[in-house]
Amino acid sequence: MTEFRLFNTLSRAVEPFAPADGDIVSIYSCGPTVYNPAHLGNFRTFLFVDLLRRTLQLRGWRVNQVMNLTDVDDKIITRAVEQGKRIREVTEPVSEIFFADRDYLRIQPAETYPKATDYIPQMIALVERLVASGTAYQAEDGSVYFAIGRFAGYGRLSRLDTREVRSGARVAQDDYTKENAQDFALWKAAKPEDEQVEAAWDSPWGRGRPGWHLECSAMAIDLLGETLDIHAGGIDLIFPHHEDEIAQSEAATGKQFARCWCHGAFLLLDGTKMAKRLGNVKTVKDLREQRIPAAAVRHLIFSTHYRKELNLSEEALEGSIEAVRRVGQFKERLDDALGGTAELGEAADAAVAATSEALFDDLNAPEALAALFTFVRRGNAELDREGAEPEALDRAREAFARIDSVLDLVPDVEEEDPRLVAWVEERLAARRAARESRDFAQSDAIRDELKEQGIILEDKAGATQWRRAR
RNA sequence: GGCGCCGUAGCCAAGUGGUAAGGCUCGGGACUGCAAAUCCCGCAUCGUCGGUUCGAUUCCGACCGGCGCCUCCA
Repeated sequence: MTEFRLFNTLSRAVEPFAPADGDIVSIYSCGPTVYNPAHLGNFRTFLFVDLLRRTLQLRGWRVNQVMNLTDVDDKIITRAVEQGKRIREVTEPVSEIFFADRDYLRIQPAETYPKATDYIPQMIALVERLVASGTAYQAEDGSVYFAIGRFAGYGRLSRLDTREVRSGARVAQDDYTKENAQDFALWKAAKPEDEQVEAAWDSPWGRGRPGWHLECSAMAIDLLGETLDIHAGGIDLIFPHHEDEIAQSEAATGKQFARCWCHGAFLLLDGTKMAKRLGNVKTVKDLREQRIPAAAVRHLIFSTHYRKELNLSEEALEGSIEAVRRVGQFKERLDDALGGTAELGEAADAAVAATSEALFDDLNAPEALAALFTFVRRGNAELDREGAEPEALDRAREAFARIDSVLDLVPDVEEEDPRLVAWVEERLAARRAARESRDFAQSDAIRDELKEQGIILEDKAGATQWRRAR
């Protein structure tokens, strides 16, 4: 079996990876803050984690993945105050959209989606451990902070020990109660608006709410144990989020928090980071309105290595739509074929070997795609020869299924308006009649008529198939 | 200011110290009544300038260009 290798942000190197217990890989991946529907930048990261978990499964391991839903934070509270709602009334509908978008993109569900607000007791317990060990303190403002100066390893993940804080007024004015400007809040003292939107809980330090970093540590430890195999997220989370998670978790448990840290690069739109505050976001809803197949989105995301920035462009997306159309057609031909050739079997074996090797080498999906398309081209050529070996055909079908179990690139058949279908069928019947009487002028006129309505015909051996042009 | 990433054909994008995978587009051909689909053929010397080397796109340095983190952030 090929060695499985992953880039570990801790070492900044590609390293051999295997789960600690030998069978199940525990993964914690940072999920969405549910105040607004996630955009494609967020989903690039979620698709990267999807690629990771599917590849781990291809390798033969089982996966136990936890993805949190952050359902209490500043932005949610602000939104709730604006709309005169309780935070639940903001977060629940947005969570539903998240799950629907996830399903549309065929992202395999994680095993657990804990909500931060369901883990308040675990978070309080974690803070108590930190206060008891002397790494956390309650400040004058009532909030509890983590003292980074009392945790030796602080900065290891982000290499913060080698950086310095930019000169100038970066430190907020209200930070005067902290020991160190970079100490981060574990537990935030409640403000009146927090109470108003039901975002405050009782604690040993008074009414308050959890800090953002705290929720991930508490839920990860509760659901997956004190040491995770993999902790994944977007590259922007390295600092401070993941750095702080490491600090509070390891200060509390005395154990390594995550064995491997994996971070995905950004999705750019028009050359700049896609971000809500910049206004240059695209959402899954936008894609669906443009009739972009989910498979094409997957293809586009996987066509760039996960650690490299990806610039979303209309042209690239069109290319992916076409690429994925070919994949779907190849799958169809495999399904319909009656036999194969020896060379088809060979192409299938080569494809499985090449895609596995690529994926097991730090999730090199672009290279896996190259191998897939080599299989598609060679496979189509062999299918053109109409071989009669059922065993070779079976091998090809299995190979395709195995590769596609990770990439999942076969586009869905679109549902069409029944009225359109009826009209097309009527025109096709007329065209068939014309062709049977060898009236090709009439036949071509009908085809042009259909083409004007965006319908493309393919005369196959048995019947004429049609599809929508883009 | 500190830390870091990227720059490969019209577009997207792998990769290697020994003369560049794959996809889209484009051109030519086969197949087809004609198309479509499919297949075949063709299409780059790897940002610039130096250096190391028998040999660099791949290593080192400088420069130019683009981007990110350092503050909420996938």
